Amino acid sequence: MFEILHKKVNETITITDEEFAYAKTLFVPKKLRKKRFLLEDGEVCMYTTFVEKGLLRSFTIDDKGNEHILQFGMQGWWVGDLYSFLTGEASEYNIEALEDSELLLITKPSWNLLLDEVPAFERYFRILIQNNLIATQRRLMCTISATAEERYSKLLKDFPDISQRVPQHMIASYIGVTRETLSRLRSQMISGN
Amino acid sequence: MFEILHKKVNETITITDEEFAYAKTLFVPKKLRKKRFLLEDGEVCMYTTFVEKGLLRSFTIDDKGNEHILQFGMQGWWVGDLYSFLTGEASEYNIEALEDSELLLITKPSWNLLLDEVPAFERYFRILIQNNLIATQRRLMCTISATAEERYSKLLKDFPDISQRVPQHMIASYIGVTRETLSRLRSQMISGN
DNA sequence: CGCCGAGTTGAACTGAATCAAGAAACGTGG
DNA sequence: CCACGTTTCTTGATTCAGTTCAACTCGGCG
Repeated sequence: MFEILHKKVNETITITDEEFAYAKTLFVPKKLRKKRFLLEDGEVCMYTTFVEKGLLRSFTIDDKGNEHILQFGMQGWWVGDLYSFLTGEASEYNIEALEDSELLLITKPSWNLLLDEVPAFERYFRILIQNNLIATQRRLMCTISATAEERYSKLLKDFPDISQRVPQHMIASYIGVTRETLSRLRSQMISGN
Repeated sequence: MFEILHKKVNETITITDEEFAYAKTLFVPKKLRKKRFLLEDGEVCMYTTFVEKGLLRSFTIDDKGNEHILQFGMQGWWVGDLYSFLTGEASEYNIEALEDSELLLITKPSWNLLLDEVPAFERYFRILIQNNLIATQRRLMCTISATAEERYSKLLKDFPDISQRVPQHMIASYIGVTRETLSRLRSQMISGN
């Protein structure tokens, strides 16, 4: 159950087996079936979550009922609403399993314990968040400056398997267009390339 | 010269005077005049930089010659291209002073030293980057889902003084519209509100 | 078998970009 | 202190990318 987390952590920092064994005691394993929710908007996000297996999405729903996807959480990634987790305020995000998933949850008290007791984990999370920030900044700049087609091409390049694993309308709400527009883009790209 | 940094660090973590005194030895103070560049695209970002005083912008220029602003760096903020700084690859960003500024630069070796020698700084940067990630995610979701007018209103709410300090066309390239569109938006908002 | 969600396609519409021109504000040098 | 060019901002006309609304197809599943 902890294989992927162990692998990911070891790729980033050096820790002893004892330290990782200690970390293991702080996580709660959880299986989540497809279409089930890890978090619904209005709730407080009580956990930050590592995806051992499966696929999730975190998204908001606007006043017109449209969904906007912040993130797909695949194997080896973390999901959760950081702001709600840290402040205890209600979340505006929903987190839903797109495939049957195996998760490792950690509560805020346990997380704080982990950071205090094992400084290497402080570094692990710093680097993790750092990489996430870089990726999010890239996506933001792309969203500001590129056309729908460019954003779609970039997504396919960054996550080649995503279009097989998730429905097209979710890809549309990730890149910030309607499903109709994405559909037209795809047919153009097939005929024109 | 280190007042603001000291204040900001103390707001986030607890460190001893010796630790901060040590940190001070690792920074290089630098004054940067208005319109001068701290980083130009194509260069490697050699420093991550704290703004003691003044105002900077980091931005890219696309193939059509349009500017896209990632960030305004004001007093108490950090600026730099994290990706280039960490990997040593050429940066795509430009960083320019919008006002005469006083900066504290730290090189990668010094930064690593700081993180290794003073674990509290590892935490400081983790929290700093965490907050930055939350803000960037918010801005991304806003860019995906909101209209130009909503994004402009949000900017004014988040940074009330920005529209006095920077030219309108830069605000336009921050929210991802042309200066003409922003100009029309502003005249609408004045007449209609 | 019938229904429902997912995807496609068409037509009309709209928010924002582009192109173009002029007005106002600014800094710099004489 | 004024004259100059430069940058910034505005306004209008036109174009275009992407939305909206609507109808239809396809595949899966109860």
